[in-house]
Amino acid sequence: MSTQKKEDVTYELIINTAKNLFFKEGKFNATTQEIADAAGVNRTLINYYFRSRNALFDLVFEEGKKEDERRQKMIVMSDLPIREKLELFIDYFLAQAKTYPYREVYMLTQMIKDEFCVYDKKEHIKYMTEKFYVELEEEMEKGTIQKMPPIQFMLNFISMLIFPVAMRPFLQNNFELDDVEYDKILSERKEIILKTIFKN
Amino acid sequence: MSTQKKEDVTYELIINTAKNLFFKEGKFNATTQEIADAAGVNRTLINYYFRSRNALFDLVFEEGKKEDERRQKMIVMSDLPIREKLELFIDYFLAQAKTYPYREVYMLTQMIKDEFCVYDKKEHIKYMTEKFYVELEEEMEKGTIQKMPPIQFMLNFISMLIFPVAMRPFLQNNFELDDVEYDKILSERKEIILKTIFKN
DNA sequence: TTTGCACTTGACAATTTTGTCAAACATAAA
DNA sequence: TTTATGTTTGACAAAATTGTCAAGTGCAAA
Repeated sequence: MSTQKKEDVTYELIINTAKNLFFKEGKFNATTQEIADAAGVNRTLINYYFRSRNALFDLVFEEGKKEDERRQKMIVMSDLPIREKLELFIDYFLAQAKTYPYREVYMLTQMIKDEFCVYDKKEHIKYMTEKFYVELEEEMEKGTIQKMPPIQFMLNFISMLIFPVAMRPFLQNNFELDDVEYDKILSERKEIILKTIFKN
Repeated sequence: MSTQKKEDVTYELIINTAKNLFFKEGKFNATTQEIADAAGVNRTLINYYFRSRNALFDLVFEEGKKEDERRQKMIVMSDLPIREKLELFIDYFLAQAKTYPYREVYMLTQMIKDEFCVYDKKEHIKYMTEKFYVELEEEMEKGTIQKMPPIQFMLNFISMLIFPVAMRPFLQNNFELDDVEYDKILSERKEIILKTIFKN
């Protein structure tokens, strides 16, 4: 529809290239030169569009935060039963992890670097999360999942899902697994997680 | 006993300072100057003792690998029953995490940076791991833990234990928890993990 | 006390990286 | 065609970072 201005195209190109470098290849400390080269543009453009290297990094980080929120929304909004919500979330995450395996670690290292950063979530999300926790507790009452504080349940779930993806190089080394073996293992994670979390 | 040479003292001082910077404070990209300042020595000493910045980084990484092996040994060696082995491991890890919360993430980012690195484990550890997996399968047969490939069980266990510690800033933000709340949650992890992993 | 040796330092040089700026370029409107 | 606006470039300057080196220091053995 709207004719993309050349500006927008280059702007997007740079930011996407940075994202790929960070999330896909794990080059968390790429220099402006490296980013420019990867994008096939002049290095100066990074300063032109983003003011400074740091500003670009922050922008990518902000996009990451938005994606985190989107994901969170997905699990607390929607009227599906708990199990289906979780399944949907797993599928979504694993698909995304195929494209951006280092996304979570990048977000983490940025947070560590910046000493801190507060998300300050929207009120309605907080509300929905509360509601979701209540649903969880109902499920625990029914006996389909172990009784425990909802936050602990969420930690279990998130950990079992993200850790094997985010820490892949670490784990692959520790357990001495080759790429093929590890891919196979990951493909089985969904079933394993569900089996571990739901009582039957 | 043996009178520490001044050399050894300084050498250790530098390497420990680096370790603290990396593992404790998460300064994964500390410059030689920062390390020297933190150690209260002249920057040149880093080149004197370690040849180059990179060599120092590698050395810290190697120590990390050794610690990983030590930990792994702990869980596969020893004649305790499975549950006690795992409990021991949890205690050990959580204690260590108090001092070095960013250890795992540092190891990971180094692995990502260096593109790759193979552990090549000792034969006897491989053997013991096999034995441990058999023990696990026996336990599954008995019905105390869910039936699944042993490696998946280990992934579940390791994930639920390490992820909440290693990704703390990430999770604390996502779930909007303050330090006190999060500490409390971590203190309950051991029981939660055991409850999740063992059928009763 | 003097000599030798290991340890430590400040100063320098080379390199890398970032940010700025003026000029060149393209393109659409007047 | 000219003008105006926004985009891109190469060259330069400043800062940060690493590595080297020659000289200085302290201490133990001769």
